[in-house]
Amino acid sequence: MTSAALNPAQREAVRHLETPCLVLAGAGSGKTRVIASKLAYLIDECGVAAPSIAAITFTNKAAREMLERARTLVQTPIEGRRKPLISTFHALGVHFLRTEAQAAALKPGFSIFAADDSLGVITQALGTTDRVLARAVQSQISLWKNGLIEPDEAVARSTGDRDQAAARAYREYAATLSAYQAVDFDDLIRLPVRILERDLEVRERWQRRLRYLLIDEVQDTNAAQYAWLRLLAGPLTHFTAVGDDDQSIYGWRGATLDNLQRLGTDYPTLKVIKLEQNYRSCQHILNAANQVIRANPKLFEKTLWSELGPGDPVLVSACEDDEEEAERIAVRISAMKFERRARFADFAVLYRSNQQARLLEQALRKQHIPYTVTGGTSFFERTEVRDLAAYLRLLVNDDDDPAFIRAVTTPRRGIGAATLETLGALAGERQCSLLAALFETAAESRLAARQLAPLREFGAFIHRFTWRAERETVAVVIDDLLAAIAYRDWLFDNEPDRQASQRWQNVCEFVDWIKRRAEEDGRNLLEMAQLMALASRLDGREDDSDAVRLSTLHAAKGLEWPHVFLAGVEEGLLPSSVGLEDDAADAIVRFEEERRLMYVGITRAQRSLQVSWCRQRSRGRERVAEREPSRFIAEMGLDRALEKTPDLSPEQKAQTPQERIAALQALLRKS
DNA sequence: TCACAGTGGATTTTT
DNA sequence: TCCACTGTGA
Repeated sequence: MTSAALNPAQREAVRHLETPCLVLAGAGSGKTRVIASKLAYLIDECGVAAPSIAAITFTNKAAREMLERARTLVQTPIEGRRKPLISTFHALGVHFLRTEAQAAALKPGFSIFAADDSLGVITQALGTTDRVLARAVQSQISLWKNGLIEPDEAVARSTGDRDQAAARAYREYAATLSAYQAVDFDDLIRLPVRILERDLEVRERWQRRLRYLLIDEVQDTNAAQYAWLRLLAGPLTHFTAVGDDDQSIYGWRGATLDNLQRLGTDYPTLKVIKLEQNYRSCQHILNAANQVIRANPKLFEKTLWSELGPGDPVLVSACEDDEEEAERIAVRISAMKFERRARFADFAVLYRSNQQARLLEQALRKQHIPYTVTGGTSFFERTEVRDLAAYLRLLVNDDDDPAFIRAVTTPRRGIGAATLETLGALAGERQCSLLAALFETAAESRLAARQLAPLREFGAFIHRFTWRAERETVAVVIDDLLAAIAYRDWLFDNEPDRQASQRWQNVCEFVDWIKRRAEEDGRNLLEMAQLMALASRLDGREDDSDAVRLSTLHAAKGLEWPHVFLAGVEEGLLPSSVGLEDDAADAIVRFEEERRLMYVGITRAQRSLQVSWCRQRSRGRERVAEREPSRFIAEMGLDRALEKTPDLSPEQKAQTPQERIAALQALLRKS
C-alpha cells in the first residue's frame, strides 16, 4: 500500500536500502511524502523495529508533520515505546546530552541559552557596549562552533586585531557557559560530535541503536551536523538523505553545500535519485524557476516539470516607489479574491527583509484585508515570556547566573546593579553561582543589610520552589510561582492597561503551552525548561485564520500558496548588496545564494506569481532613487518583463474603500 | 532605582 | 520609520 501513490523515482527512493542514498528533491516534488513512506516501508514491509529508525529534520514543524504523516501511513502500531525517533537536530542534541550528561560534564538540568542570553555573555566577554560589534562576534563564534573549531584553534588562526579579540571572547564565552552549566544552540550539535569522537563505548551504543537514518533538508547542514551524521552512521547503518541543493539559503549560518559533495566521496556507493516531477506549481511558474536557477553552476542538473497545466503567466510590475508597490499588491489581492473566489489565506506576499513588511501591512489594513506576519519577535522571545522562563530555568539549574539576574530583578525587589556587582565579585572569588554566593557568610560583611535581606529572601524563595518542582506537577508549581511573584500586578503597575493585558495574555498563553506539553508527554519541569528553549515562533500558536500571509523569503521555505507576490525584486535588495562588495570568492558564493532565494520564492507559488520592483524605495530617512529591476527578473525569461505595467484600472485608481467595492462590483458584473 | 527623552543604526534567523 | 540603547534628573 505504501508505494501505490508514488511515482517511479519516489518509489525507488523509498525502496533503496542497499547503499547510502541521496534524494535530490526539487521544490514541491513530494519530499516529506518520500521520507514518511520510507518510514512506513521499513516498519510495515521490512519489519524493522521502529525505535531503530531516526528521522532528523531542522524545524519542529517538519518533525511534527513527519510524525503525523507516519501515523497515517504506518500500519504497525508505533505508539509508546515503539516509536521511531523523529526529531530535530537540536532536540536530538538535547536528548543526547541528557543521556550522556556525564560524558558532557553537564548536570541533567543544564540550561540552553538562546541568542539573547549568548549575546549578553559575549558582550561581557568583549567588555564592550557596542551591540553591533557584539553581534558580529556572536555570529563569528557561531560559525567557528559550526565549523568545529575550538577556541584555542580560533585564537591561533586569527590574524587581525578584530579576529583576535573575537577569538579571545570565544574562549571566555566557552568558559563562562560551562560555569553556568549552560550550552548554546550550536553546542547541542558540537558537544555530541566531540563525545562521539572520543568515546568509543558511547559511539558504538548509538550506532547499534540507530540502524536507519533519514535526514531531511540535508543541503542546510553545517560541518558540525555533517560530522554528527557521519558519527551516528555506523558501518551497518542505512541512511537516506533528502534535500535540494537549489534551496540552500542558510549559508550565512554555516550551512554548506560541500556536504552534498562530500557525501559522494565519503560514501562511494552513494545512490543519487532525483525527484523532478513537481506537484505544486503550474508550468509558467516552473519555467521561470528553472530559468533562474539555471544561471547557477550546478552540482546536479535538475529540471522541474508538472502535469498541472500552464496556469497564469508570471506578471512583473514596475512601481514608482514602495508605497505604490504595497498599494498595488493590496488592491490586486482584493480583486483576485473576488475574481477567483479565493480565500485570503490563498495569498502570500514574500520579501527579502523584514522591514518591507511595514508598508505592506499598512496597505493591507487600508483595504481591510486580514493578514498575519511571520518573523519579527518570536512568541518565546517576548520580554514577559522570557521573564517567566528565567524563573523556570533557575529552578532547574541554580548555576544559571543570567537567569538569576533576570529573575531577581523582575519584578523589582529593590536590588540594583551595584548590589549585583558586589555579589558577582563574591561569586567570582568563591567560584560559585550568584545564588550560592548570597548565602555565603562573607556576603554579610560586603553588603548592607537592606541589600542582603531581599537577596536572601529571594534565595530562600527559589530553594523552596526548587524543592517543590521536584515533587509536584508542573502546572501547580507554575501557578503558585506566578501568584507568589505577583507578576500580573507588576505588569499592570508598570505599563498602560492595554499593553499590560496583552503581556499578561502572552504569559497565560505561555503557561498554557507549558502545562499542555507537560501533561501530554508526562514531562517534568526540568524537561520542560529545555523544551521551551527549543520552541520557536512557529510553535506557539497554530493560526488557521483566513488571512494573507506576509513573510520573508527565508521563513517561506517549505510553504506554498495558490497566489504569491514577490515584492522588492530589485538590484541591491534581491540580490541583496549587503556584504557582496567584500572579497570576490565569498561574494560569488553569496550571490548564488541570493539567486536560490529567488528560486525558493518563485517555487512557493501554485497558480499565479506576481513579481514587483520599485524605482525608488524609502530606507530610513533617505529615499534611494534610480533603482533597477533585479537581474533575476531578466533571468526568468519573460517577454516585456522590464516594461511598466499598464495604467491602473478603475478599481485600482479608486481612493476610498467604498469606491473600490463599487468598481469591483462593476468588474464582476461585466465578467 | 526608574522614567524619560534624545541618538544612532537598521539582511536573512529552521534551533 | 521605528526600535533599542544611553545618559540624565528625580
